[in-house]
Amino acid sequence: MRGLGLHGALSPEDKALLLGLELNPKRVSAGEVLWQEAADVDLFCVVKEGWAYSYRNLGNGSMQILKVYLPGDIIGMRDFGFSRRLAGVAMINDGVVSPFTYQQLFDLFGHSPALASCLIATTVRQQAMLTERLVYLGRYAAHERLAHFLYELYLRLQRIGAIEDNGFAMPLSQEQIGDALGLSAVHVSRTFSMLRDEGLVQRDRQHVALPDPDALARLVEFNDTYIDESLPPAFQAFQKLER
Amino acid sequence: MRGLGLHGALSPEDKALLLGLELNPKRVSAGEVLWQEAADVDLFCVVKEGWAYSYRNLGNGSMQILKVYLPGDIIGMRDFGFSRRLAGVAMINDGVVSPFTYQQLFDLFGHSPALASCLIATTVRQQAMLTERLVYLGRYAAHERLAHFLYELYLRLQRIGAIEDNGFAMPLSQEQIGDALGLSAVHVSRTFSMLRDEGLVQRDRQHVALPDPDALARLVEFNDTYIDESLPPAFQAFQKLER
DNA sequence: CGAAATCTTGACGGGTGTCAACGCGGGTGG
DNA sequence: CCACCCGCGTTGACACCCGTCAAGATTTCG
Repeated sequence: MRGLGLHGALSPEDKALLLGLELNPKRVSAGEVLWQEAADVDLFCVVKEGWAYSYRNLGNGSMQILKVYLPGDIIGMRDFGFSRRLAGVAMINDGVVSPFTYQQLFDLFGHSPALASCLIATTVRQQAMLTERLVYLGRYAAHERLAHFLYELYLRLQRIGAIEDNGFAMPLSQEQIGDALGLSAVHVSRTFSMLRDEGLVQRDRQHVALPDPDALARLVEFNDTYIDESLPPAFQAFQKLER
Repeated sequence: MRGLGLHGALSPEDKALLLGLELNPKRVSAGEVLWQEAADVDLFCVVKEGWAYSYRNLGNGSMQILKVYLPGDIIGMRDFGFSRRLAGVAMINDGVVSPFTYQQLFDLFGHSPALASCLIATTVRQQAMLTERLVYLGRYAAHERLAHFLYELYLRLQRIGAIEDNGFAMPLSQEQIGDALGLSAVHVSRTFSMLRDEGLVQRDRQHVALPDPDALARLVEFNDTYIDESLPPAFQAFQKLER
């Protein structure tokens, strides 16, 4: 709701439709699988508390984590328009999710083109994060991948108010971080040590701090276009028109 | 039009809206840049002839190609909802594209929720291809990346009738293939030789043939869920309802 | 026909994976 | 409360895939 709501002032009916997506909160525990690869696509989810990740189990025995979901993110749009799930989704820690159905999405499209275009914009933004990851997997070394990953988490967490003293809780294991970055767990450990020695990252068990976020941003040449929340003028004009 | 049209029978008005996107065909030549990174987002395009690719130029001097577009694909949805382009797009060979505007998309959303959801489905499908690439960049070796890349092209070209005798024209240079797969041009050459020696891929200048596509599919454990075109039952029900 | 781009092949080095051993902390059961 | 175990992180040794550089062959294009 926050992510979409910021994308422009919404009409009361639109707000009601959005809130309808969050009516059925459900407790989920760490490690719980929300759905597996190739399962039928029935539900989507809003994450209300906790972290989740989508993943693929590969034929060579390894895993690739596709995306980490934080509170406020929508899970499952990856499978919109498919009959089978393209990826599994599991909780990283305990949390709360609100499932909603295909039907609710269709209702929303039917009643509010403005919301539909916002939802596309949100989906495209998730794709942009995926693209950024792809770039780093293709063309950057381990320390840049990790630095970028941590800095992106930092920005996303900052937006939802989960940063304190430049630090945040990090429930991911180093093996999971490796699965997200295309690295082995061993090398993630080595890379953390390297970043620590350079004074860029402090880590104590499930806590990470970035003493100098700006230095980190410079190291990875962070391009924040893709994480920007504002919509272009054409969008706002369209939404006004709709109302 | 074909990609979307197959996603369910459309009403005449919907067809007219879609055709409206292809009214202004424009010749473009090999190497021509349709737009650069960070340019204003004004237009989207349908590719009618030729191949294109989206790319990012990186601070370390290298390039990452994000996606190769074939005739029938929509270019630019990556930037929908952004003010600035996240990636540049250039033509690989001579071709024809049909640009259309934000306004045309909004009109389409306003008039046809069914089309809007189909367009989301198409966007999600592009994301699925990107995801597949991400998986291969993260967790597979050079020969598997190249084999997967070629086999995916093979399937996409087959759909638009561009395969003859298991072979197709390949306008991409090995350097460009490397930029797509996160490899150096030199290693792409070595990897082609390896696949040729194993009898999986034949290549002669700008022509590639896959003597045994099924063997290639097995090698890369090709999962064709993500490239499947059919929409789930819930979708079709929605579209009937709309009409 | 000449020049630039592209492809091929070899030599070499470095980044990263794998294997292994070890330490640490937290949870579990006695 | 303690012993035990197991998951997780750390560190070292070693191998190998792939990047880089370089030279030459081939093709494409002006």
